[in-house]
Amino acid sequence: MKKAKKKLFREFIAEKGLKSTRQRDIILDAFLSSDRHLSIEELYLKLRSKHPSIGYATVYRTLKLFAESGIAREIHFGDGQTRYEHTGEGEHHDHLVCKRCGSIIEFENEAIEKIQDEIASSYGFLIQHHKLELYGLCAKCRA
Amino acid sequence: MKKAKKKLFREFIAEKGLKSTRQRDIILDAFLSSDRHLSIEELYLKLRSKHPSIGYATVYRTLKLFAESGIAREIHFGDGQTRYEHTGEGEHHDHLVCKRCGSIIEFENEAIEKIQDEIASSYGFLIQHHKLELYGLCAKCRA
DNA sequence: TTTACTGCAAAATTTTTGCATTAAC
DNA sequence: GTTAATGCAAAAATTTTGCAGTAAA
Repeated sequence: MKKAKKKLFREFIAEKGLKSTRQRDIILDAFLSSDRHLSIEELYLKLRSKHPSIGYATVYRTLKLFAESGIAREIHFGDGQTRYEHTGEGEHHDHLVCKRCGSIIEFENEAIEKIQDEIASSYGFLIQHHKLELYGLCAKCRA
Repeated sequence: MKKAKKKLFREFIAEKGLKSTRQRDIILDAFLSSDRHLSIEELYLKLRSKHPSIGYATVYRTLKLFAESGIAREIHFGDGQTRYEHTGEGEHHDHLVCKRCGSIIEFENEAIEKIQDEIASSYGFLIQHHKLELYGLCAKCRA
């Protein structure tokens, strides 16, 4: 899992003629061993204790690179922070976002994906990716 | 349609003990007679020619108020700008967003909404609203 | 009159960039 | 040696707030 991602990223780097650096390795490790849906700042803070010399800009640029390489994906939950999540291997998942406690539940549903494809083709639209988020209250917060 | 929204907003204002002002009327008119999916800045610029004295902060605060009142909804397409769209009367619509030309197609699909409800209830989750966006290339841009 | 609203400018956030230095190839 | 990456600090871009003056109730 992690290895596959690392390999993908290494290939991406090589293909683009970019360089493999200590920082990128560290950031990738931290990213892969994190919760999903990390904001740049969260990742930066997480790193800072062990690697105080890594700058915010490097984290920022590296996450962009992860997204370009396909091992991460930008998400926006509307709280004014860009987050990055791990991409699954091909599959896509969607989110239930609790407006009270902020917890995030992931789910996948083939039926929805299928309907999406139908909708898109009825408009002649080619889907590259999608985003489905359900906002409300989680079971705990309803109590 | 527009009248209904205006009425709703007037009621909201009254109920909350807020005040009805010239600026709010102007901004509401401009908002209602605009394309959907307007960013704060776009609305501000649109207003500026006719009403140069209206400040950005007023537009900003008024749009927040529209969202609170239920006649508008915040949306984030991930381009770093908060946008506001008209809320339909009860119904919700989703978006096809073209990554090349930026055009936005709206659609509604009951089947998807139904599945969403099923998913939510399987997690004990209470949906307040949702967001579904399909990103890719529109028919024109595929050519 | 009292209370909320406006407009301005300033502050806070978040994202992005320039550039000299450092490290990878 | 070249070229790209880093880290810093500064710039942009957006969102948010404080406050004195203004307007609605």
